[in-house]
Amino acid sequence: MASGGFAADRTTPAGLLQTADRALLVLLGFDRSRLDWGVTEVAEEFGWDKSIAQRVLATLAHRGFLVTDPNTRRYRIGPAALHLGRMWERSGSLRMLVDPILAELSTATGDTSVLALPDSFHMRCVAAVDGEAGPIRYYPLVGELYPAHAGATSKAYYANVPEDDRRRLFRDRPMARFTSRTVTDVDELERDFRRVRERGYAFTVGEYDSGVATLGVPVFLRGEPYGSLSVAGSEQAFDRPLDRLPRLRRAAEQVERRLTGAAPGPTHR
Amino acid sequence: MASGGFAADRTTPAGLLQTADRALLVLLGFDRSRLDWGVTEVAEEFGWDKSIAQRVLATLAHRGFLVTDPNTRRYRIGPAALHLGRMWERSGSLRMLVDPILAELSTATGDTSVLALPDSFHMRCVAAVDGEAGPIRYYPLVGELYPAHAGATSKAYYANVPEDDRRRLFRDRPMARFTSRTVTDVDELERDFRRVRERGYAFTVGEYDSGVATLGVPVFLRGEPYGSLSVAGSEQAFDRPLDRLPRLRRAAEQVERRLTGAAPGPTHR
DNA sequence: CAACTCTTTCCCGTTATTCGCAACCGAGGT
DNA sequence: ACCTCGGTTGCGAATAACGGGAAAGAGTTG
Repeated sequence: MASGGFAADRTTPAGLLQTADRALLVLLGFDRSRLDWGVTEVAEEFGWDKSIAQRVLATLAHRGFLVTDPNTRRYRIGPAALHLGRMWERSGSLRMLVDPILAELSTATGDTSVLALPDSFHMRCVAAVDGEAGPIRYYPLVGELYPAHAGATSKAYYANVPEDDRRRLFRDRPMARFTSRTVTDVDELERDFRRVRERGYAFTVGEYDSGVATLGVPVFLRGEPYGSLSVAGSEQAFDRPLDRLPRLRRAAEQVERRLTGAAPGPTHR
Repeated sequence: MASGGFAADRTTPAGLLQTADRALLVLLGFDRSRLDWGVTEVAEEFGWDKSIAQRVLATLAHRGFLVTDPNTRRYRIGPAALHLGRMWERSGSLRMLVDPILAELSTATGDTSVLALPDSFHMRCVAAVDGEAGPIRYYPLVGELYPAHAGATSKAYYANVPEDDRRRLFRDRPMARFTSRTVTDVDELERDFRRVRERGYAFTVGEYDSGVATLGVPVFLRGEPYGSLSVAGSEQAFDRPLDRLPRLRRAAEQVERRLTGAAPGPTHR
């Protein structure tokens, strides 16, 4: 099945440029299930004449968005995609897209909301909204790094990376102890990860900051773990942590939708 | 100055689609120096009518390649760029583009050539060509991880990341000792990095595998460190390591050119 | 609160670009 | 040598894009 994201509707709305739109549609057609395309394949897939497909592909290749293997004459994603990916990271668009979601989550729960992405064996906070209690710290939350082995923010993500990769990552890694509740044993940690993965959420109390409770869920992108969304507050406020889970899940799905362009519709997974 | 990469020539060659090409040109216009654009700015920059710029931007936004802040009405890179970036990583295009360069380097020097990219406090070999001595190992080189603190492959890269980031990365990190020559002291390592950065290359002997000498240079992408290119061989073969430096440098520049689309022209930096 | 400016968006006749058919090519296979 | 399959090229017809201008918002100033 083709990606149901930004490429869901293949018709170009009035007032937009059909030819440009087709090129973008082709670009989005490069998916995990289709890493390379040939001219005829594109023509058939989109119902175009071969000559159209040929010209679209050639144009994309001309600007480096695709590269063509001269032998097989098939097209793959090109280095311009690398540039775009790097630009995305520093564009600040992510915050722009998710800040409203985090804000709604924070006002609804009263907690601090955090969206975090993996970054060299840590989780980096890339967006955050303070809870009603207000910020307790004097540094901005965005940009902060959390260790991979402590706290629900990290656990919600790392629990969902393939076990082999995780084992390799955590092997021979010293686990710093931050509080008395920090888990520093590899095997115990792995058991934690299993549990988190089965349940679909992570809940930790004082593993990184004592007195702070955190509830986290993974954020997936096209089936792959991408980051985690979490809410944190004082230990006392989280006496019934699972009450927050539905809201948190819904917010995570909204984030996923914003990033994949999936049409806002009935919830599914 | 505009990016002199894939967007160097703003005219569309015959046989290609002008409208699609314009959209791609706009996408490439989102640069480190220009994170967001308005309709009028695009029109002026490219010498188009405002209505054209408006339609191009709207089309790009429609497919998620751009997002628009409803308040400022300015456009930024959108989540489709995130998707493209991830696709690039798994497309295998990188190997396709650099393998010929590595092959030429290996036949010229007789060494094993390796292109490596940083990956969670390691360097990951993403492309490699064995030297004339042939492979000594029984596992594929591509995919292998090198620790950040040992060997020229890692040092050539990490020497060029900003000092603050590097210090943060290396702090509280235990340095495994692989051979008697592995540098495990943070301060000594930092001195190494300084020297490597000043000289523009790293040369190590037996820091990771004893008996193996490695010469590495950084690979930059639009002024930022991206990875490293290195040649490795037996310690005896590297009695005059600097003889290889010009070839290695030239190969690194070729890699950079393939990835940025800079026109093959006179060397500059 | 109204007038002004700046920018974006919409509209529509004209024109240049794209379409799509068909022929051509080149590589592999029979 | 022939056939088949996928890719490329040429060209007239049709259509999608262009671009001038008008209208609509948003923000600012008097």
